[in-house]
Amino acid sequence: MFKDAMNTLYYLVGEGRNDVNGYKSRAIIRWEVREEGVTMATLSDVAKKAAVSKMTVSRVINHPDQVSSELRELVYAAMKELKYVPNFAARALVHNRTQVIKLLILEEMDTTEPYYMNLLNGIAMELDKHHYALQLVTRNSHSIGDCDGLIITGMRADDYRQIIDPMDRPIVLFGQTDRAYDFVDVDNERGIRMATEHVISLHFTNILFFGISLDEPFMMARIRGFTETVLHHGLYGKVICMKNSSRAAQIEATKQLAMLQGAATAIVCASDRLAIGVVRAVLEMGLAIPRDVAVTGFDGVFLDRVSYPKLTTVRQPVIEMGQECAKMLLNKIDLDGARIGSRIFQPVLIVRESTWRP
Amino acid sequence: MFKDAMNTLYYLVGEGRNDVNGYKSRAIIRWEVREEGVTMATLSDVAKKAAVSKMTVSRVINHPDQVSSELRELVYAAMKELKYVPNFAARALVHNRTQVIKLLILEEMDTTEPYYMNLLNGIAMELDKHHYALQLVTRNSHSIGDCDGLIITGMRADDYRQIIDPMDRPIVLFGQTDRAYDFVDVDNERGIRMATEHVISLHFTNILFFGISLDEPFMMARIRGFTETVLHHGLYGKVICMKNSSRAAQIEATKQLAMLQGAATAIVCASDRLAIGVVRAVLEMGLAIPRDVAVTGFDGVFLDRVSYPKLTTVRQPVIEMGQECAKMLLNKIDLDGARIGSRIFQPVLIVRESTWRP
DNA sequence: AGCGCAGATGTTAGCGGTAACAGATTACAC
DNA sequence: GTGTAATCTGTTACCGCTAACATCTGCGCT
Repeated sequence: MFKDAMNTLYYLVGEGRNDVNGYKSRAIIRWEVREEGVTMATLSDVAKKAAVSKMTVSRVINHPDQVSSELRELVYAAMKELKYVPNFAARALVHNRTQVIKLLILEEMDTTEPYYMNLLNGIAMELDKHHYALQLVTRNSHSIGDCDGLIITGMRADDYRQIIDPMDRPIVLFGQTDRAYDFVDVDNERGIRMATEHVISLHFTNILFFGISLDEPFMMARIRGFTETVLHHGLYGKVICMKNSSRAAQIEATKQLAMLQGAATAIVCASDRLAIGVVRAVLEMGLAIPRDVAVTGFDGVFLDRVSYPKLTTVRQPVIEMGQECAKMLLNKIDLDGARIGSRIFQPVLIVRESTWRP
Repeated sequence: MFKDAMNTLYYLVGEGRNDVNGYKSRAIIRWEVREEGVTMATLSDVAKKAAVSKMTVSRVINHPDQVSSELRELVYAAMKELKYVPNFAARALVHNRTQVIKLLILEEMDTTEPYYMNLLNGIAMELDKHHYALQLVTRNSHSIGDCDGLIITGMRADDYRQIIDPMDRPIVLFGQTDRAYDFVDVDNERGIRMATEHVISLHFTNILFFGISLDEPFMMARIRGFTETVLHHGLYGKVICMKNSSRAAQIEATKQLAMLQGAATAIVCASDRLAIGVVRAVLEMGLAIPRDVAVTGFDGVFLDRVSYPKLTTVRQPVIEMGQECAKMLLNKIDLDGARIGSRIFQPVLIVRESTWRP
């Protein structure tokens, strides 16, 4: 292989394999001219270089066990030398695939909310590895264009009949469900149990739970985690639900703490957003964190760290969960949409200033 | 068109166009059976239905002016009836395109940073419209796989020679540059000028600027915006640069405010992150915002709103800027990589509790 | 009539890959 | 030696679409 003055590469290629194993050689050498760097190597190029058919190269990529190790090595060498990269558009065309996965977000989403950012990131990273594109769709746009599968989040009871059940594509849900769908979620009950045990271990006896007023499985699980833990310790616990906003939590916390007249209190929150509102209320009332009031959040994505004092929180491995969604879905697609079971991640309690000072 | 008991659709299709304009008719009617909903309509299907060749349908899509209005309408009707959606993989294959755009982030990115989340969102939304996929790459991975073009952000002086100049694909930079590249940015100088003018109009006379210690055009512009405005009003202004972290800002603010011994002070920050640190310092010193100290941030993406008190900030239309990046790049690709000029967005001053109380 | 011409439409080939089949070679049993 | 299955490899056709070329039509001109 050498360059001429015109910066053109000359490749030596054989039209047949050279003498191997004593079989008759069918090698007829000829020269081929190729522009440098302008075009990417194709399967054909590799085939020529390795002196095999396109099909053999294709097989080396997709079913390597069907090819003799001898030719396989030849092909690998050729691919390496030509820096071969498969063309995914062509493969998609043959398989009648779109290489598009849709992420359908059914709840109202704040795109700036880091929780979703991380989920998205996890999904996108994983899809990318397999050369799938991610398309963000909503309640209104979900039927525009074709796709190979969907990840759906934020579904409410009504959505099953109207949107999810009629889908004729593989689906993975982000968020637990009692229906016959594969899903990925965190162990919500256990997460809140950990947070509640934590504040109990700090000797708080007045314990409140601030929940989100949604009749969804994940909230039910979190409430259950709280009530069962409190009961188990023979303590008094109060559950208050509100919309997931720091302002709502601030107002509610102010009210509840006033009623408790300064008695040491722990507030276990169902989200970091709520916890931030509680922190504000506490500081505004001139109480001390964590001496007078201990606060725990849930999610552990960004908000816990920008809070001051920093929040003790139940961290969900959101990025990893996103990746798992993608993996499961691609797997499902390969398996023609068969059920493959769900995956529940274990949350981690992160202890910080809002409950504990060294 | 009607269904039979097997839920199969029968379409009536003509093998030739019916008598038009008095030309001899070549219509031979026959029946065709088609499964419902299983396969998507292709260009061929549309061609058959409209009784024209595939090429005519293709032309209606890509060069409608080359087709007589008569046939065009026929084709449109057929496409509509069959709910035709073009197959982008096939088109990409013909045009030797990958339909992939890479977003190359050269600075260290905190994946949780909402700023990037929004940028990404804007880019992804726009690319999606044109059926392009977004691939996130870094300094290490930028050369993996092929793409049709790149959006690059966070570049430093060294990067041009090593990474950017050698690229043989169309590029749009996110962030201003003095080199011969197309870019998208916000008017940094004007943004800081607005913030500075604002605190001056509130009668602050001690004014500090907290910058980020990076020798990049955007920082230079922000510093310039500050110094020129302060000078213009014949005031004293001090510029302090540090790394972009709330903790650094908190430490620096504590030091500076102690030196000023409680004199009313305004601190103009080069990012919301810095501003949040300043707010913490002020509260911890027992000073009042905005009475004793006024604080302004920059970016206006999420952080300004989770701060308490909420930050006055210079908002960049980050999502829109992301969209513009994508639009410019796709345009450039169509134009075979020609220069197309840059786009500078105007920032907006959002006044909130950190400088002004009604 | 015969010519060139322009515009509308059809035909062909091929983008890069793979499934399905066909052909070649070997191994082994009888 | 022959039949037969197992294993490997090549050939063909096609996925959906479009560029380039070929064909056809009617028109105006000499």
